[in-house]
Amino acid sequence: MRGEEKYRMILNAAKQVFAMEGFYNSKVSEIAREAHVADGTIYLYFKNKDDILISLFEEELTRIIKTVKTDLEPIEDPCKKLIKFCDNHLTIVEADRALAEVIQVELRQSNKFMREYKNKHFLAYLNIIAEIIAQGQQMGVFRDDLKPELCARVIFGSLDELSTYLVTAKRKRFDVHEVATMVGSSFLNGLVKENN
Amino acid sequence: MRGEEKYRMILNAAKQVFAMEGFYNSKVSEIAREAHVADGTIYLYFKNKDDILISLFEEELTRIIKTVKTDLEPIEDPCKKLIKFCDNHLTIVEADRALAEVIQVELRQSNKFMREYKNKHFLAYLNIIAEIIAQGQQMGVFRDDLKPELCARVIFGSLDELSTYLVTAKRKRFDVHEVATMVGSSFLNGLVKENN
DNA sequence: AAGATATGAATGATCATTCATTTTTCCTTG
DNA sequence: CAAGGAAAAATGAATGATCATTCATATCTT
Repeated sequence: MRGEEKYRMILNAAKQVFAMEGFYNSKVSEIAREAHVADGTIYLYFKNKDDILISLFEEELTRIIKTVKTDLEPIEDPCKKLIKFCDNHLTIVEADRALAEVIQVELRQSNKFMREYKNKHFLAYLNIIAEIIAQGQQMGVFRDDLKPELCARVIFGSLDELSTYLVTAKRKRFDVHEVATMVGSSFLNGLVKENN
Repeated sequence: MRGEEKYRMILNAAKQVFAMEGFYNSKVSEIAREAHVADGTIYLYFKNKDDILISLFEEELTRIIKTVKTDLEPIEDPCKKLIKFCDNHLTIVEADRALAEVIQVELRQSNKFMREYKNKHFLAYLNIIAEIIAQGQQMGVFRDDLKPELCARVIFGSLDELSTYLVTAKRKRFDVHEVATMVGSSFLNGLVKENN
């Protein structure tokens, strides 16, 4: 097995374990077991336990941001763009619940060490929303009195909370696209100029 | 000093320490120091470290929910009610940042032990929003096609994320009432029937 | 066979929790 | 009202459990 491959296996195992137990309740030895690797091996690929979490963030968020940007690129209409963004977010969550769990919990953790890493990517993600809003304003489609920066927070917060719910809800199986459209258009009716 | 008083002092110290360090990085001895109390004393008032966090939740959330309900009670108009709710939420956060920090981080923690406790109160809080929506629908003011349950999540998520932002933002000092009105009315324009 | 990888038992650091001892409270009674 | 003493409350040093991390040894690879 190549080194790169083993690196991924460990990160993947870590994702599952972190999602299940939370970072502080996860044992390195459990990640090792899950990855079919000896405890010591992990330290050939990562500096320490913190580094595993940081690397997980780096990898996953870089990937997500790249994908989302590519997906949104060709869409002109800011309304459609926003709905697509919502759809994307919820789809990602739906597809990889462990990732969603890790991001949600750890995004809030306030350690100095995480702050630095989470912020860089998190702000990049928020910025995608803010740019959609700003673009819509320039095109005269969105109200001018709303701060794109604040809107981005509001929208991200909604999606994030909704994710927790959709992921947790045992009973009903929601149709992600349906919910995304609903939420997106619900925002839009608050955002679009009334005189349009 | 009476027992009840010491209990509060410890909880208060814990709130500060948890907010600063996060639950898992907080040391019981540090809470003790902050509370001007010996390590062992804490165990006369709490079963263990987990119990401190749980008690903190119980106390604070019970208080908040009671206050919010009382505040909202006399307001008839669902629109005004919703704006008032937003205002309340952000005001609480503004007034007690340590509490906000603790709730935000720990609300996401996925330990079995917290799940149980957080859910009871958290759902009660969400329910306040859902009831405002449902009431508005009954009164024919809000669109009927939106699930109050989902709306509650969306609105809570927004406020929660906004809180993080307002609390963290070093630079600008936001006027809470202004932001609350903005966010609330921004929701409303997406909620209120267009033909009104 | 030499270098690269991997192993997992042993180490040591970090706290949560306990409990033998001390201090405070407050009631009794001379 | 003061002394005494028993119960309640508080103390903090000692204990022990829990892992993250290391490293001497083993196993692969070429």
